[in-house]
Amino acid sequence: MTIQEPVTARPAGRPRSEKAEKAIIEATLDLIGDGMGVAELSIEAIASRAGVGKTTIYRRWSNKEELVADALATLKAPLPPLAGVSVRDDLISLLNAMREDKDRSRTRCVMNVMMSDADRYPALMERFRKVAIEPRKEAMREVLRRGIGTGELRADLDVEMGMAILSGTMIWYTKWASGDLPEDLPERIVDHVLPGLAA
Amino acid sequence: MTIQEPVTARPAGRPRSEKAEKAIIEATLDLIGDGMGVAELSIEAIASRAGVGKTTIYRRWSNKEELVADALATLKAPLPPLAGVSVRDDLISLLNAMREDKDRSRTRCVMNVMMSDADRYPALMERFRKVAIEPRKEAMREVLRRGIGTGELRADLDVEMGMAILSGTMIWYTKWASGDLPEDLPERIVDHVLPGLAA
DNA sequence: CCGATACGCAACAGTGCCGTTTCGGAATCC
DNA sequence: GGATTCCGAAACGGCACTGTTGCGTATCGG
Repeated sequence: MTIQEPVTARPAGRPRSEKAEKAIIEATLDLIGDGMGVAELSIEAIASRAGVGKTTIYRRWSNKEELVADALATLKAPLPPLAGVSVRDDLISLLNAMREDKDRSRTRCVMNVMMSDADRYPALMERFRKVAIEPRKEAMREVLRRGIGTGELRADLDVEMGMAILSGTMIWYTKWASGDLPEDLPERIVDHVLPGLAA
Repeated sequence: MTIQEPVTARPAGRPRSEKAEKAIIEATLDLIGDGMGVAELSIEAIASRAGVGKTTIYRRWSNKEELVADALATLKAPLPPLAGVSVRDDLISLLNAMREDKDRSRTRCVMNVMMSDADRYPALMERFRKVAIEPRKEAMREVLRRGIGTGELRADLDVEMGMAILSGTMIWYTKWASGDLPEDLPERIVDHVLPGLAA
């Protein structure tokens, strides 16, 4: 009796097209990136944009929410490498990563979704938070903690508060500043905030 | 020849019901407050919720955008009275006003709309910005400017930056903190930020 | 009381999306 | 070659909303 290895076990018939799968996810992210809320996303629009039959979508995902969850999950967070020399430099690097993200319409509008649809799709957002948000928050926390350790920052610093101040300020500019963000904005933010957090 | 005063000149027939008008605007705000985006708002839903015929709506507003614009415009910004004693106290008052707004679902979700629909309804948002956002921003600017004058704050302080830091931090907590915001949050924010802005 | 207008209600055809099914063709395994 | 599964395209009935229209009623000025 030969036992078929379950990993290699291929179901007979034509295999699913990887290309179609990627096209569907790309189309989903494109539409979200164009300013669509999750509620307004239509499967038909996704299928049309992906050049794919609706059938092909329903064969893989049972509903819109699961598709969006998978799509968002593919947005990995490529954190910038941190020099680790000074707290100031590292914080500027982190904020600069946020600034550059603004130009990528996908990332920007994913933030919109996070803000406005978070209440309606809690499971979705929880998943996205784990994949994309938490790593960035943790990176900043780590920088702040290290700063406390080296004495660059106040020993009694509230790390969460420091993160809220820096990220919140950057997001404020991202959402409400007119036009592009100046290149030296992260530097200016850090230089206005850091004195309050320093030892 | 008696000239009818144009102010008193009443168009013949049954006058429009103020009650209906208020009910429509209330219903609109309620729906937005329940997490609806502008795009998903349906005239039918508004009419149904207001206990009003669709006709009555279309008789007053030619489309959804104008209705929403009028509805948002009714949200006046009741700024807190500022004691004017110290910069610290005034800033805490302003942030506390934002904190209390969070509980009012309307105000909270109006913020959602501001964030996510700003790109799609620029005229709408411009109008709302003037009515609700700018007065608050101006109030905070004024407090910071006065602080510079009294020497409480650095003479070279970037007022816009100071505003971005304080408001941005508060919004960060408003959007992403779990549960209610602690009562002393404004105080803690100001105490973490102010040392960096002080002389 | 009359004319005018607004009211709430119900119905209309038009549109878009839903999730499903059917179709001819293509890819892969046995 | 035959079985099987996936492909894209098209069409289905159903539902929700659109903006418009006509109905009978309510409320005003003259």
